[in-house]
Formats: sequence, C-alpha cells, structure tokens
Amino acid sequence: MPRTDEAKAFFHAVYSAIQEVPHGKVTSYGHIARLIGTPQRPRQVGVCLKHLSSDTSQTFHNGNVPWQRVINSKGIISPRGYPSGAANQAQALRGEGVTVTTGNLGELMVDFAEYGWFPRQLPSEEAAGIAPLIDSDDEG
DNA sequence: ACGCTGACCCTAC
DNA sequence: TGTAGGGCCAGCG
Repeated sequence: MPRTDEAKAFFHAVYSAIQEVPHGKVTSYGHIARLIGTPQRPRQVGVCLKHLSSDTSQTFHNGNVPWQRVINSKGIISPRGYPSGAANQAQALRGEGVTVTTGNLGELMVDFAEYGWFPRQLPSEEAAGIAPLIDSDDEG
C-alpha cells in the first residue's frame, strides 16, 4: 500500500490502465508507464503489481486487475523470486487463450505480433476525446 | 534518516 | 548479437 498521495495516485493510474488491457492480449510495463504519462517509471509499474492484493474488499485486487497481461518489453514474462510466479502468470495467460512458449533457458515468452496491445492512448481517454499522451508516427 | 533492492527500459560500446 | 551502465523511486531493513 502506497503512503504518499502522489504514490497513491500513481498506483491508481497504473491499475486503472491495466484494467483496460483487453482479454487475451498483453502489453509491457514500459507501455503502461507511457500511457499514464510517466515514461521513465516502468519499474514502479512493476512495484504496483507486486503489491497487488488478493483482498477483494480493496478497490484494486488481483481479481479485477489483469496483472497477468503485463510482461516486459522483450515479450518475456519477468521471472521473479522463487519457482517463479512467472509460471503462474503463464498459466493465467494460457487460460485466456494466449500462447506462451518456453525458450531454451526456460524463459516464458509471448509473441507481441500476435497478442501485443500497444495503443497510443487508453481507450477510455480516446472515448473522452482526450489528446493522446504518446505522439507517434508508425509502429509496425 | 540512509542505503539497498527490484514484476523495467533505453543508450552505448 | 551481446554486455554494461545509468535513470527511475517506492518499500523495506
């Protein structure tokens, strides 16, 4: 749980943004950071997910925030800690139809070309007519 | 209050 | 193609 109001706002922004990632799609920590206007803080996005609670009485919890749809920029499910919650994340993704492959070193990978979700801005903002935070030309 | 850690990412050799 | 280093900053000792 974040202490300062600023951190709280950041956590809220992160969780809200992640909730907009469509079922069966994946995006990256860095992209979430950019979508919410803090492109230099992909790390803190990870912090937010780490602190995601299973307590359903909380506004945000692992039941209403699709944490499994956030992976790193290389398309790999970030390994962390013991046995790797990554394996669990892979299962959650497979459960929604995402193909997760295993590399030679045991990395759990997802094909961005197939499942990647990288909009210029959050769908909710687009619907509200808010100007995009990310200005881009192409992106293939 | 201080220092280290870490679900990351980009730029340089 | 692969390795190193810097930036980021909330948690936790």
